[in-house]
Amino acid sequence: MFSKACEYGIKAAIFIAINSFEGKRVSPKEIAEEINSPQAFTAKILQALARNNIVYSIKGAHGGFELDKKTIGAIKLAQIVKAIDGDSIYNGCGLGLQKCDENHPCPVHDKFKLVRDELKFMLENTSLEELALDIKAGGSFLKT
Amino acid sequence: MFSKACEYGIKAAIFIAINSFEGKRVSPKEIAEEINSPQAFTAKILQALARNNIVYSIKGAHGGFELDKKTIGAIKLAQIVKAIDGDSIYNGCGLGLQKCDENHPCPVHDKFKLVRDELKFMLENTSLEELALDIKAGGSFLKT
DNA sequence: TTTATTTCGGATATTTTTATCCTATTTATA
DNA sequence: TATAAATAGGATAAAAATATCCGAAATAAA
Repeated sequence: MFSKACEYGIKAAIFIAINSFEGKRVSPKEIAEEINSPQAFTAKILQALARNNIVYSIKGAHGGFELDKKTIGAIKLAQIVKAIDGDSIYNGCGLGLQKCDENHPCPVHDKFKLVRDELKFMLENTSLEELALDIKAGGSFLKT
Repeated sequence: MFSKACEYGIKAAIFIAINSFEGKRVSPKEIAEEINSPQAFTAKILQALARNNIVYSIKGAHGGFELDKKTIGAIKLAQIVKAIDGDSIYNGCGLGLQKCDENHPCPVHDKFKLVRDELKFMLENTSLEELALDIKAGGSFLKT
């Protein structure tokens, strides 16, 4: 469904959110340990999230990654997925046709649209805040 | 969402179904042309479908791929997806956690389940027959 | 200003997916 | 039985995704 890069990106963002609520910055090393991902690869993904202004990176000593506590609730999964996997999940044809729309649909166009709309709704209506709070409350986990 | 191999597999199966309704066998060459896919790669996927008894392959002169006209209605997309991409789409965690269930869920477990169940329902309730008939009626297309 | 710490980003390596090529095997038919 | 037409399948290649490495740049603090 999502690429590995995207999975890591979502989990990393959630972990950064958790820590930002407590005013703490985190390093790629900590993040990778906490979400069980390869460190250098995760660092690349964090760069992409930073370039897209989804997370903030502070270089130099005592640096790290953080989020603005006040905007964590406004960040939706859709932004992260789009920043890393692009918008093929929204626009791409389920069977890979280059041109696939109402006027020239692939065989599963309508049926696939239902699924994709559900996914889209989920991504656009799920915030980092709720996911981070759920983890803090012990309701969900980032690894194992 | 699906791998290229799976996209080709679905489209190939639909094309074989269309032709089987007319009692015609088709070759990997014809199939690849009709679904706009690489021929040799498509042939590999057809082998996989044949091994899974989803399509029938007849070797030798006048051979080709065909389907039993009477069972085309019973073949669901789910079988094809499972034969090619396995069942990760059903069982895999949305964020890649090795262990992800009700007792140890990832942060998007419940939300993701809704999407996946919708996809699963769609795959399990869509037959090759209806897709093939829709194409014959000009309601959908296999390429471009 | 120097040093230690930390992200940035280019280069490279590995793995997986996608794609191609060629020969073997099967089969209908002349 | 010989031949032509087809799929089967192993070997290989190319491309994309995943992963690693290392020096450059930035920054806080001594």
